[in-house]
Amino acid sequence: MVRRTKEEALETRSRIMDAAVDVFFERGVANATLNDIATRAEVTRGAIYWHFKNKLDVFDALHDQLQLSFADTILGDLRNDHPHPLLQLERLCSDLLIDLETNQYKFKVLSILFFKCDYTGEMEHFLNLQNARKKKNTELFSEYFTRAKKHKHLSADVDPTVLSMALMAYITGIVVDYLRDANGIVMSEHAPKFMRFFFRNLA
Amino acid sequence: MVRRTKEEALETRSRIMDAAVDVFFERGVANATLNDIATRAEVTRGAIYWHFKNKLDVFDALHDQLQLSFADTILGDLRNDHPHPLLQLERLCSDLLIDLETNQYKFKVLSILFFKCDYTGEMEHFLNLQNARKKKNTELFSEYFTRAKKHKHLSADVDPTVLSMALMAYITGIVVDYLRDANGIVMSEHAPKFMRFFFRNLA
DNA sequence: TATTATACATACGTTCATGTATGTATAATA
DNA sequence: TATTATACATACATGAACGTATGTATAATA
Repeated sequence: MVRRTKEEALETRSRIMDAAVDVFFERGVANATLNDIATRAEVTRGAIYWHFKNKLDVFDALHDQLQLSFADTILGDLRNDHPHPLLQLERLCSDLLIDLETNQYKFKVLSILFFKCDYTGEMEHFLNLQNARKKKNTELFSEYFTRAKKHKHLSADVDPTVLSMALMAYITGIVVDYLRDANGIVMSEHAPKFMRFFFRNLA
Repeated sequence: MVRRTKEEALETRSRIMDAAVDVFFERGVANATLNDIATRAEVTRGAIYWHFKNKLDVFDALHDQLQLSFADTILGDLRNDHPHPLLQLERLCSDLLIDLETNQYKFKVLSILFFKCDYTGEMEHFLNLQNARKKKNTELFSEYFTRAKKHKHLSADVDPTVLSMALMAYITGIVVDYLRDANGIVMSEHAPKFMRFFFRNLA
């Protein structure tokens, strides 16, 4: 029994979170035991209860992390004032999808969110968070279309809001279908096709 | 303690399944207790263990029921040899989406499948079933596009398979987004718009 | 350097759902 | 009509996960 330094404690915390991703992915959030996570992280349950209130608190930390990362990507992209916003958005969406193929971490966390947890009881709260994020991200999408209108790349009678909602749903569906059967398609091949198909006739 | 007739037994069975839908929806599949379901169905756990092997077996029954209902709707629609297959498919998809607004049962069961259960362990099996169904349904969609090509309503260079996958993803996304926040949109208004948007430029 | 708070590990009691075993009244069947 | 299988209800035992309480060695701090 050694007392750790603050640095070591932070490392322990992130080891627990990493372990949680693996355990949640394999056993599901509801079925995952704190002992499972502790074992995987090579600590005891005591360590988890020190860093987190309970299992939900661990999940909350993971949830936060991912949600922020997504919005940041879009915001970062928006700062780039591209001459052709539609192509820019098409590229962004395509890249986001393809990222799932290489980024094993995002793949796992998104799999957890969509297929490895049930949003009931105290978990229901996270659906609200996801909805709020979705609304914000949809508004960010909308910005691309508004810019496109200024460039006369998009006819004026198109409602950017509805269009953004449609695009968001489209991406959600592609992600869900991909997560459910990752061997079904090769994302790096299909994502550009899917996106091309959506943006083709917006001009 | 009375012995029931065969009819009464079947009614008990379906009462258990109906109760399971409510309990799964409220508590989640993993968290739902057989006692919860029994209480809701006004029987004891004994009754459930008589009709089903365990909780998974109850879920399996619900899963089957929904999956079949979906494919049947499409197959039934395909039997109608519509002169304009694209419009026919557009209408079908729109109707399927709008149905979620009125059909409380489908809404609940789909909510369970997407947001109230985790597909790990023995539940993972159901993802394979869903994938298989999705493939079949995608092939059915493909049939509409093939017919459209014969009618010269669809340019020959479009790949019906990829197009079907895109449509399937689109619908999946719309459903998921709707289930997550049913108050976010009015499906009877938005579904036709979403679908119009997809089919607009296929001609 | 003495003290205190930290970063865990260990131990304990409680709850709770599960599966099974058993009981039982009565449809069904012959 | 006697028998048997059915359609459950009831009772029991087991185990597992949780939260908490407590122990403890050592960074951190003054």
